[in-house]
Formats: sequence, structure tokens, C-alpha cells
Amino acid sequence: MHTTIYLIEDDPTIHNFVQHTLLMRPDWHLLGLASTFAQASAEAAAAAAKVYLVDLGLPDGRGEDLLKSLARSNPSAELLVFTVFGDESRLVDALECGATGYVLKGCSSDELVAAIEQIQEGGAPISAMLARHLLKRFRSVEDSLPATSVASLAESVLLTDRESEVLKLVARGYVNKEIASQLGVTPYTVGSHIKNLYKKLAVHTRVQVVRVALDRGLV
Amino acid sequence: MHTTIYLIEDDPTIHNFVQHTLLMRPDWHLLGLASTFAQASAEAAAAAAKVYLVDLGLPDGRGEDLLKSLARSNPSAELLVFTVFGDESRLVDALECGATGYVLKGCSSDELVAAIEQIQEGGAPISAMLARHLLKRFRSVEDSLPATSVASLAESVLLTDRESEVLKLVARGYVNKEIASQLGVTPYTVGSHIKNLYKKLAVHTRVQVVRVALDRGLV
DNA sequence: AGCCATCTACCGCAAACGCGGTATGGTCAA
DNA sequence: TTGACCATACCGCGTTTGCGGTAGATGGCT
Repeated sequence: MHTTIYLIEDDPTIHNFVQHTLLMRPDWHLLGLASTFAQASAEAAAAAAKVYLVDLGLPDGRGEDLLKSLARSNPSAELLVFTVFGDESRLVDALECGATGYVLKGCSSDELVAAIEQIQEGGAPISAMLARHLLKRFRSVEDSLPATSVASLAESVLLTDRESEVLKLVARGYVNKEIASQLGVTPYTVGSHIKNLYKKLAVHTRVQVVRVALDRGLV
Repeated sequence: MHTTIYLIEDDPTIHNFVQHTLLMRPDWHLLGLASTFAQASAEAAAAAAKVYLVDLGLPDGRGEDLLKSLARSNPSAELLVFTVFGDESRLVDALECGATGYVLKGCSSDELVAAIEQIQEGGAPISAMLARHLLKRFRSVEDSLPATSVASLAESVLLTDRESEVLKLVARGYVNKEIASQLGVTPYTVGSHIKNLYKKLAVHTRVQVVRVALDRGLV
């Protein structure tokens, strides 16, 4: 079935992931892409896609506001939110703003495809993934062995020992210099670990790291 | 009883608070004061005070390290930690480093005096205050009517509506610009509220704000 | 009417952070 | 032995924070 998709997302990693995923479904077409709130405001509605993938964490505006205006201007479109572990509170806001489902950053390509299919069929890809999310907390690791054909972001949510350690200290409120002296390394190194944590967790600030840490029971 | 005290703390608000408090006990003498880790390392041990009040959040070093060295150099001294709501995790570290008690930032002068008395008598002012801390969560406000003669920090932990709102949003991971557009004010205003929050809560970073928000069940 | 708390807004400055790099050495498995 | 992964360390650059001010507008309380 001929489905058109529009992506609103600032993170290039996600761009690649989505484009990669769409290779699995040649009948789906990525109509366009906006990297900023401004661009999305100007172009997204006119694209008239059937499915909008909307990131909440744009650099220059709130994804929630985009959802609201898209819900008004394109009432027949399906709005799918791109979100992260630990964003439940923002998510409910987003659902109130017109989203009918969400996709976790860190999901596999299969999951993204499934979510888009569900939403096309009138479903709301919410509870299934939320269940999956809750499940993840009570499960250690092994279940997602190399079964996915496309490089997924899911693989990158496995943190190294050092990263977990740094994550814990960040969540406790230490600044980089303190963490460094506590671990006996330089602040540069701590910065590197945090940088990698951000990539893996798809977050951009330390407070968001705290929320992930809470989700994982590391505090 | 002639007691000598040495204060290690960078926050001038706390300096004033302690000096004010010591007016209540003319027989107690503030031997000296260090505002930085460096100064404390150089001068604190030589002061040979009976009681050391040590802040954990020095700008240029970890209070925990000071505790360790003081415990070695001045084994007969009593080490009292200055800490904040939400610092329980750091606190246990501190206790392992040689502290025998702690004082909450935000306590009243009476409480500080009581803690110092307790520690002098060989007690460990820990569980009593922890109990008090837990109690505070399940109690709304009225109990600390103008009974304390000295301006205490306790009065300042009462947040305004707007501040609570901002606190919640900070804890959810929003950056100032997002909070501003969400509340319909400028980022400057958000900055002002956060500035006041920091003063009231005696913290210095947003992650520490998250911990306070958790303590108060605001997330 | 005066006072005080609150919310708002702005400024400048220093520090910390976020993000893009690059690079080296160690370990471990293919 | 050749990758890979990891931990470490460093740099530059732009943005955001943290913190010190000041100040107008409002609304309530005395």
C-alpha cells in the first residue's frame, strides 16, 4: 500500500535509521524531512504526508506544538511521536496534542515498521511498545541476538561498565570535574564517556540522563 | 563548655547562617573558615578544631577527600557534614570517609546547635535528622511558626507556585528555552525562577534540582 | 498609602556543558 | 595478526548554565 511519510527530527542518526528502515518497504515513500522546528512549521503541513514522525526534542521549538498545528491542518494524517526511554511525562502531553502513537528511539527497524503499519490500520502503537518498554526493565539483556537484518539503534543501548558508572555519578548530581577525580581520570575522559552515553541513549542533556538512570533503577 | 569549630563551606549564605547561629552560644568559638578545597587542605588540619563542619560540594575538590584526610590528621576531631535534601547517596560515602554526623542545609539554628551538641556528647546526629527529613515529606507546612529567634534557612524552602512549576519542568528534562515557551514567558524569567530555586534549595545544578523534585514527589 | 511578595525582564560574565573531531594503548576474539 | 571494542586524553567551538546584579508591574495586606 502506497504510504507517504514525513520525518521531523534533528538528529542525523535518526535520519539514517529511518531511511535505512524504509529500504525494507519500497512501497513506502519518504516525502520529506525537517531538521528544525522552523523548517517543519513552514514545510511539513504542505507535504500532506499520511504519516508524520515527529521528534519532541527539536532544538528550536517544541514538538508538541507541531503536533497541535499538524492535527489541525492535516486532520487525516497520522501523527507518530519519536521519543526516548524516560519521556513518559512528555509523552502524555504529546498524546493530548494529537499524536496517536509513538516509537521509541532505540527500537529496531522491525518495530518502526510495525508501528507505522499499526497506525495505518487505525491502531495506536502505544500499549504494545509501552509493555515492551516496561518489560525491558525486568529483563537483563539477551533476547535481541542478531535477528534484525538492518543495523538498529537497539544495539547501542548496551552500556559499558565505565559508562554505567559515569551514568550513576551524573545522576547523583556530580559535575564532570568531581566525577573525574572520583574515578581517577581527567575531566576530558569523563566528557568522552558522557558524549557516548548521550549517543547511546539518544539524549542531549544530563537531566535526561537522570531520567534514564531512574528508568533503569541505577539510582 | 569551650568548643572550637572550623567551617569548610563555599556558600556565603551558609557562612552567615553559621556565624549567626554561633551567636546563640558565646562559649563556642569559630576558629576559622575555608571557602575552597585548596584552602581547607592547607589550613583546616592545623586549626585543630574540635568540630569540623564540612560541605561536600566545594567548587575545587570533593569534601569527601577532606573528611578522609582530616580523619587521619585529626583523629580526635568530630566531623560533621553539611548536606542537602537528596544527598543521601553522597552522604553514605561521606560517613565512610570518617564523618560521624550531618547537618541538613535548610535546618534551623536550633537544629544546628543540637547537632553540634550531640556530636560533642559522643552521639551521631544522623538518624534523628533523617527521621525529621522523612517527616517533612508527609507534612505540609505549618509547624515552624516564628519560634526561632534567628533567621533560619528553613523558612526559605517554601517554594512559590511558579517555582514549583519550573522545578517540575526542569526535572522533566526541558531546557530553559523550552520551559519559557511552555509557560509563555521569556527565558530570562525562567532563569530568574531557577536562580531563586537554587538559593532556596541550596543546590547549584539542575541535576540536583531533579533529586529534590524526586524527594518531594514532584515527578 | 505604604509595604512586601511575586512574577516578570534584562544585563554581563565566567564556568560548564554539548558536540564534532582525533589519537593512543590495551584486550580479546576471529 | 588484524580488527573490534574499550578506556583514556586532548582540542576547538558554540551554546547553555549559574550567578551577580537591577528593575518595573501587580496584587494583597496593614
